[in-house]
Amino acid sequence: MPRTRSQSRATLVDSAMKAFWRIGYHAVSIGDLVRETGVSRGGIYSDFSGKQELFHACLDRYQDSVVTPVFAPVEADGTGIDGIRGYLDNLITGFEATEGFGIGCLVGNTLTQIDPSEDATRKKLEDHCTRLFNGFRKALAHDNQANRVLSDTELDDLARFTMISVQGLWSYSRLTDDAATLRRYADTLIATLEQRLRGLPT
Amino acid sequence: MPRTRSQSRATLVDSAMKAFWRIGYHAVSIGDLVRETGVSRGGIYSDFSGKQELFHACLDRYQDSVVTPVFAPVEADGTGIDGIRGYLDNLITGFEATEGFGIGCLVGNTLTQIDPSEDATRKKLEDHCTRLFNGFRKALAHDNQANRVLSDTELDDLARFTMISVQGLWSYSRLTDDAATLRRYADTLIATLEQRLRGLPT
DNA sequence: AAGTTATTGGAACGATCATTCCAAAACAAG
DNA sequence: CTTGTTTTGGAATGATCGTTCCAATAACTT
Repeated sequence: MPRTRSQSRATLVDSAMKAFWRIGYHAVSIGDLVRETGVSRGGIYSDFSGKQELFHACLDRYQDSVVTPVFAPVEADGTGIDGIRGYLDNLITGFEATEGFGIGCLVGNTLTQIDPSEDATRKKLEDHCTRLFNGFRKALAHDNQANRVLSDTELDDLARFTMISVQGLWSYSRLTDDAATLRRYADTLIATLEQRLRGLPT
Repeated sequence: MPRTRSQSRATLVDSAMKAFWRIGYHAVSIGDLVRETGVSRGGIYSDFSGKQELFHACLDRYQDSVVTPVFAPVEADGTGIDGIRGYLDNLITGFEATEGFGIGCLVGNTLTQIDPSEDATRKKLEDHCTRLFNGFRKALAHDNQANRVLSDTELDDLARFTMISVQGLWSYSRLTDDAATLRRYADTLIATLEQRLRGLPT
């Protein structure tokens, strides 16, 4: 089914992003992208110099159209652990809406697929992780403000812990179709953060 | 440089495993494997029906030659959180010995690269996760025996939390060359487990 | 409507993929 | 050494890869 040009072009990166996300950078072919985006080879190569540049555009779009809508509440001023809880809840609710296994996180998936010497790609992944770290850091710092239980260094550690743990959650979501398992993981993580903000018993 | 037959065959799966591990299932070619294993195409296809069967053999070998040596202490009788701490410490020490970025965990990497409908492959990944879960579960239960702070369900949750968090750690190790960051993550995880076993303040 | 420009779909290309095949080399048995 | 069996290295194969190219078509201008 042919589409109009504006339709095709507007959804090119979106559809390509989903294909890269689900299938993986190396496993997805230009033929797959032509089929799934509805844009011809000529169209793709007139907008992007090649597969890698299109993929980079997809990584950027992933930030805007996937990460930001669900993570912005965590980054907002005045948000604490409740924001993190809501973030995880939203993600798992989204997982429940899909049939079967999850597709994880595009960034986390890409991490294990690219050669780390590809600096441009790796930088985009690092930026994503830094973004998550900063968001979590800010939210944790908000709830730490009252009692000052944690030092700055401890806040750093806990924020990085949260960021990396969430990556593990999305990795694992590709292996299970059971949302309850993911939810228990999220609950455990949130309980852990709350406990740390209350202070370690001596 | 030619090798004797027995040498080649003994190291075929080992070398192939490392190539799959570092480069990824789809990105590694038979030509790569020929070069890195020192076994010719004929040799590879006389022992294995194809790339996938060789890969499955690599996943099995990964369990025996990589996971078991470092994880058996966690699975041993009489081991508690100390075993988990030693396990993480060994892994990070190994990471420090390598130059530059890590290569993560073969299972975790594969998770994001295969189509979940490939049942045979997915089952091997599930088995790995179950193994880690059971090992962590047993170690946590050991330390829970004294005060019975956690219920069976809570032990399940904490063991799964540990398993998934460790997957996140290995995912992230592909993005950093700084062992200290990984070590802080491990310390935070261990502190979390110890705190949970001490009980949540009410 | 006619002429000009922009975009399309898909054929074509060289490279590389996983896999097959086989003559030559290495080995074992007498 | 001779014969028979295994194993080897790499050429050959068909499929598919990312990329290029262009005649045909759509869109825009006047």
